[in-house]
Amino acid sequence: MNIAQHLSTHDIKPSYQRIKIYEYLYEKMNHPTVDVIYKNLVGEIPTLSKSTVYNTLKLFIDKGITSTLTIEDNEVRYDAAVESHGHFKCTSCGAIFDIKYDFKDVAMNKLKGFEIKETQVHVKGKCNQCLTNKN
Amino acid sequence: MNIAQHLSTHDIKPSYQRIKIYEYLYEKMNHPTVDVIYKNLVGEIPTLSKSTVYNTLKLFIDKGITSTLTIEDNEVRYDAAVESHGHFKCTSCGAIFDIKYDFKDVAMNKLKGFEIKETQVHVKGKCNQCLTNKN
DNA sequence: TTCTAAATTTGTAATCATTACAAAAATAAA
DNA sequence: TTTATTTTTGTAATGATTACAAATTTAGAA
Ligand SMILES: [Mn+2]
Ligand SMILES: [Mn+2]
Ligand SMILES: [Zn+2]
Ligand SMILES: [Zn+2]
Repeated sequence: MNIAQHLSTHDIKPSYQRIKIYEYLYEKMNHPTVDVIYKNLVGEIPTLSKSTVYNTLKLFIDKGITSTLTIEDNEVRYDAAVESHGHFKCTSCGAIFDIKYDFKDVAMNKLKGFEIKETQVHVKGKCNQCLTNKN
Repeated sequence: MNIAQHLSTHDIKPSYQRIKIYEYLYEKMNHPTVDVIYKNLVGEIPTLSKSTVYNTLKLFIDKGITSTLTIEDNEVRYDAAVESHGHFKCTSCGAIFDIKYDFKDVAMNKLKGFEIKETQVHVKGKCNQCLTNKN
């Protein structure tokens, strides 16, 4: 995918920093925090400011090409995937996995007559690999 | 329910502050933030410190009689209900409703072999009443 | 009851993530 | 090339939470 194109399509001027930040999100798909993004890019962009990371992510969210998840009370994570999907976080190794879910029979009875804009499903536990390795 | 008794049963010495804080959580069931709890109790307990609210909630969580939800990126809310249930927040009036959900067919296929410790379901939108009143 | 030790509460300072904001740099338009 | 606009940057301000030590309260021993 052409990232500059993608940004332009969504009304975002494709500056160098914006391209690099989106590229990181999109290629890693690792649900990073602001700090993780910053630390991973500052090597390649020595002048990068954390403000720019914050500004850029806010813009991406505003234009609908990035979503957030707060699976842990104290850290906001970012995701280039914007379709509705859930997340599993392994409390042992910290890895975050995307999970699909059907919202059809979930809670729908109670929400009759409500207008649903957004749903988040967060699951915590231990992943397959950590269980095998007894971490 | 006898709150002092309930705290004792869970290995928590029922001090005046602890009883009042739990009483607030349990009777209101309004998913308050620390600040909301503090502001609502400081009238009755003029010497109350926000530190005590933080300490007490941490203890409650540790002992398993309180849970947290972070439906909004920047505010942690507390809940005397500890059984697994989801939450709906109305973006118009701010009210938070408990919702039941079945986790059986949600995401289970993907999580085969994983050990699930905790799940959170957050839904945002407009509540029935706000839709009727066109808020 | 009085004394002493332990637990709890309190107030303040430190920390950390995020936001605000204005100056500097880069880009686009004239 | 000027000038205006946009973007980036650095720093200060804010706000929630945590750390920590002093003050207060509670409980137990004498
Ligand atoms: Mn994801
Ligand atoms: Mn609840
Ligand atoms: Zn793991
Ligand atoms: Zn409402």
